[in-house]
Amino acid sequence: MAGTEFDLEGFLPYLLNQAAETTGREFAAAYRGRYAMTRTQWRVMAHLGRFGAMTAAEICRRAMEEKTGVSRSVQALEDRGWLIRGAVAEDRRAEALSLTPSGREVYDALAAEAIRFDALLRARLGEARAAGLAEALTALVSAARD
Amino acid sequence: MAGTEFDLEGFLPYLLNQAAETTGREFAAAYRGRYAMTRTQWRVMAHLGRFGAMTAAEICRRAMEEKTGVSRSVQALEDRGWLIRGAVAEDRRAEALSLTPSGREVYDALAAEAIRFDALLRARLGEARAAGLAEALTALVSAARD
DNA sequence: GCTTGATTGTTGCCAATGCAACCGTTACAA
DNA sequence: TTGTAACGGTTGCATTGGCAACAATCAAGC
Repeated sequence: MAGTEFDLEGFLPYLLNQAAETTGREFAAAYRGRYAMTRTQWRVMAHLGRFGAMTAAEICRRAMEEKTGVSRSVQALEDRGWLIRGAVAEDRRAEALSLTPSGREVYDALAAEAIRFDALLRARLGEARAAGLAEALTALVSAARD
Repeated sequence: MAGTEFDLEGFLPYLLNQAAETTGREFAAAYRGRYAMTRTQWRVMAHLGRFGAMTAAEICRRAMEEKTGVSRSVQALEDRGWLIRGAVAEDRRAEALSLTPSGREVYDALAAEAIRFDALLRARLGEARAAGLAEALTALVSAARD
């Protein structure tokens, strides 16, 4: 056996997964139950609602999603009338995606839900620890982007 | 619009998912590539390797996995000769799962890999921030268990 | 202009996941 | 003892997700 024993409970990827899954599941009840929406669909809506019109490739880069999932989510959201595709002047391959008015209503409701849930999580941790957590997570993500 | 605008980039579940997915993917290369193993299979092995013989239900509780996934992982690991099922004296429904010698070899290799990867992540963050992160994640998980 | 390589988005296919229903066993209470 | 609920584990089925291959478009060099 090597010098150090493996400590599963302190293994960062394991802890990250556990935390992401528990909080994710808890929040998913908000959109799965009410709107029967996929995690990827919610992410697409969140990006469009938060940052305005954007192409699918741009969502992929920002949200770190597979283009397959984004493509299918866009299709589904369009079928529901929550999203429209527009042309991009400079590039005929790309599509400018944006929310319809009813899509925006859904986004607003979910964003309000998200704000509440985030506040709950931060209350559970205490504001100082929550801020440190967010900062460390951001650092992890950007460090891995190399 | 409500008093506060929704801040996607600071939304804890979003950050948690991003961090978990990037680090998870990075580490998954270690077991997917070398041993063609599923995330759930790796978790089952990790628990058995770390904590010794255990029933499937116990793994579910500790790892927060669905019993379906654990059941299929156990089957797959048994087929590969990395795991054996034993009887539990007091309960004829349950099975005591444990690693075979060759299963332990695989576990040892992966655990060493995990130790290296964890050290890399902690180096990226700095030890103080890493410790704070682990502590906050643990708190989040146990708070959600209510 | 033409060719080559990268990029945008879609589709087919297979692996992985989750839910619900199920069987056998156990615990417990009337 | 017998009936009922809970628990451990498996299986079927539908959904989700990712990879690879593809058509269309763009960009850059010759």
